[in-house]
Amino acid sequence: MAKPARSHRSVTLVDVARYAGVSTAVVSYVVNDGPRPVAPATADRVRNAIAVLGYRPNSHARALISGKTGILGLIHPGTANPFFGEYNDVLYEVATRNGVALLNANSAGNADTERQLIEGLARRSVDGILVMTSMSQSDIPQLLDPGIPMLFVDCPFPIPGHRAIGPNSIAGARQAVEHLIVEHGHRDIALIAGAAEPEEREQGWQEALRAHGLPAGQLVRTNYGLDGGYAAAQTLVSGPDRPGAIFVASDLQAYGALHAIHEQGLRIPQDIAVVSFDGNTESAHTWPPLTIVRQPLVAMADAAITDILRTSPPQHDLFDMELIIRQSCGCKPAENSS
Amino acid sequence: MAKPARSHRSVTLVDVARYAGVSTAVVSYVVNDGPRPVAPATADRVRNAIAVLGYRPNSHARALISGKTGILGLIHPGTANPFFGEYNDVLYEVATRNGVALLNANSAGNADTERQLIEGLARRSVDGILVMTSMSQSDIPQLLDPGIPMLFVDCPFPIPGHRAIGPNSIAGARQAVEHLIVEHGHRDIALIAGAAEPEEREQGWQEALRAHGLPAGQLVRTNYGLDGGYAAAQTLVSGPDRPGAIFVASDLQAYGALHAIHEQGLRIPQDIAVVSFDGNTESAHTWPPLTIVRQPLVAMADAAITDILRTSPPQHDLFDMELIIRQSCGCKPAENSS
DNA sequence: GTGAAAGCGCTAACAC
DNA sequence: GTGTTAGCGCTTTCAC
Repeated sequence: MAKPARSHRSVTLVDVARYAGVSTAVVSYVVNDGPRPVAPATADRVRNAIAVLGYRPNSHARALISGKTGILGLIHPGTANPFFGEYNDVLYEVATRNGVALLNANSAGNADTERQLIEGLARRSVDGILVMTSMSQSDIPQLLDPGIPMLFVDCPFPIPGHRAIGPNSIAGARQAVEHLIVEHGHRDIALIAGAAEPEEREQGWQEALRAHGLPAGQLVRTNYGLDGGYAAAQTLVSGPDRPGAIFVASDLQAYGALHAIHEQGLRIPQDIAVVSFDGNTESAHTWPPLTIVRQPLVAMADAAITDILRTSPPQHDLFDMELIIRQSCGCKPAENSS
Repeated sequence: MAKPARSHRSVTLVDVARYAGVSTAVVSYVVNDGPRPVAPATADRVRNAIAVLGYRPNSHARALISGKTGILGLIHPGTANPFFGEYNDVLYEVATRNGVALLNANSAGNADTERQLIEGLARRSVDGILVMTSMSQSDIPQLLDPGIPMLFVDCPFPIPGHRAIGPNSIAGARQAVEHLIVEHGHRDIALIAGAAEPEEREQGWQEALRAHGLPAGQLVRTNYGLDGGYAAAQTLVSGPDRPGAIFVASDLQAYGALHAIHEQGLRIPQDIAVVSFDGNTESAHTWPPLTIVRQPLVAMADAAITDILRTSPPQHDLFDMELIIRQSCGCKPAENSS
């Protein structure tokens, strides 16, 4: 009986082979359960040797041969934003189910950083890169090919040469605004929008208003964060003509907006109704609980992982969103839903 | 001029050497800027060859030799929880500054999963593992050594053989509760606690009450999530003797608690004050803004990354928390702070 | 069913 | 200053 591994590090295939009295090939066959058969007795000897020596295959040597890592790079704008935090969890779950791990990178929502991160991940030889992109259309030309599969997640526009997926934001936004119009009779619906250009949520909002013959509503463009929503709502609420309802472009902004509205002593939804976009878990527990249009995270994550692993052809696909009715729109608590 | 790389994949050192008319050693010296000097003219030829061929070093071959990946595994209970989402971002930032990448794994707060994840990460030959542990003391014995450095983050107790760090929760909790007692004169302060045993936040709360000669307060033990806080607050608020203040063991629970309290038509902080523990960014934008004790994320992340990279000796270190006064405790808005 | 040996792409002695 | 070459730990073809 040998001591279980030389202090630390490096029990290799050779060690196991020697200990078990077989060749390295046989050990490999046992470890990988193939590609050639091994006699049961021999296999047992090998397995025993592995256990005794505490052998663990070196994944780099393996990767060097196979050319695959089983690691996907994931670029996101920061998991402090609960939307991306949740998305990250869902992607992790799907990735794990598909046998791959995720190497995280944080672009902080900056397109330049995102570009550098793509380069950096390529240098680490990941099998592919998932990008929750912060680019706008004008950034696309500067994108250089990392030489490995790359797929854009949460992407509102097609990206030439790459697969891209995202929520159908225009339809989702429109659905949200129409709920306010049709079910609650609002006619002056403002929009707190993100800074992105072009903004699909803005377009959906406009479409809904137009389709119902309503005049253009007030629009405040701000950042996608809590503070952005807070400031925007303050402007809207303390302005000359306070809107009867606000459609907010992200949950985070909506949280800020709720804060601002409460602070003014206004009641939600009686004095002002709110509906937002994204659908974090937390949105069910704000006061009042937010009515939202939800992004189909699981379906999108599934598509993202599956498609990047099989290197699907370039194409842009949109996934339908779902209206979740809670109370901030004016509906009754009875209709509660997660 | 050759075509820039054979379609895809595999431009190797050998290709570059051949193209530049030098040996592979020289190419390596140029790429790594050492360890031997290279004549400027030669170096230029090499760099040109690299550019023309679109050569990218294979990180696995490198890792195979050096035995280092530049990748650290990170196990967390899910970034959907904004606290861990924020922590994840901070760790990423510090890791990047130290030249390492982070491979994410989600334990979902389950100690068994956590154990498997440790094994899985070790198999992927990461340089070390950071664990935002969900273990309780009783789980420690079952922990097996992955053979690579492992450091426990957000860990309330020492772990034999490993470095562990965490916030000084007892002192932090005590500070929060004492604020309620000393500044706002509360005498019946309830606790919404997490399910963990032993609970330092609970201990801090008890210590504060005792130190000021107050009777034991009501305690509701629940999960660390939004729904846990929501349900617990409902119990507390609709019970026979409603407490004058509640200390909540996590921000997430606090969000749920605020929801429940508002729903009962109670005013915060007039009817019931709330102070919570963790200190997410979002806590500044709830209604009313939460007074919290904040975990020193940056300092802890710094210690975690630095220590695991230099394989610091086993030891358990606690970091002081900071009381951030906002309005849910009863203080005036003037005192606002992020 | 098992073993010998040729690499995978790279680094770093060691010669010259 | 540059070239040769021996591996890093593993997989797999090809003999036996």
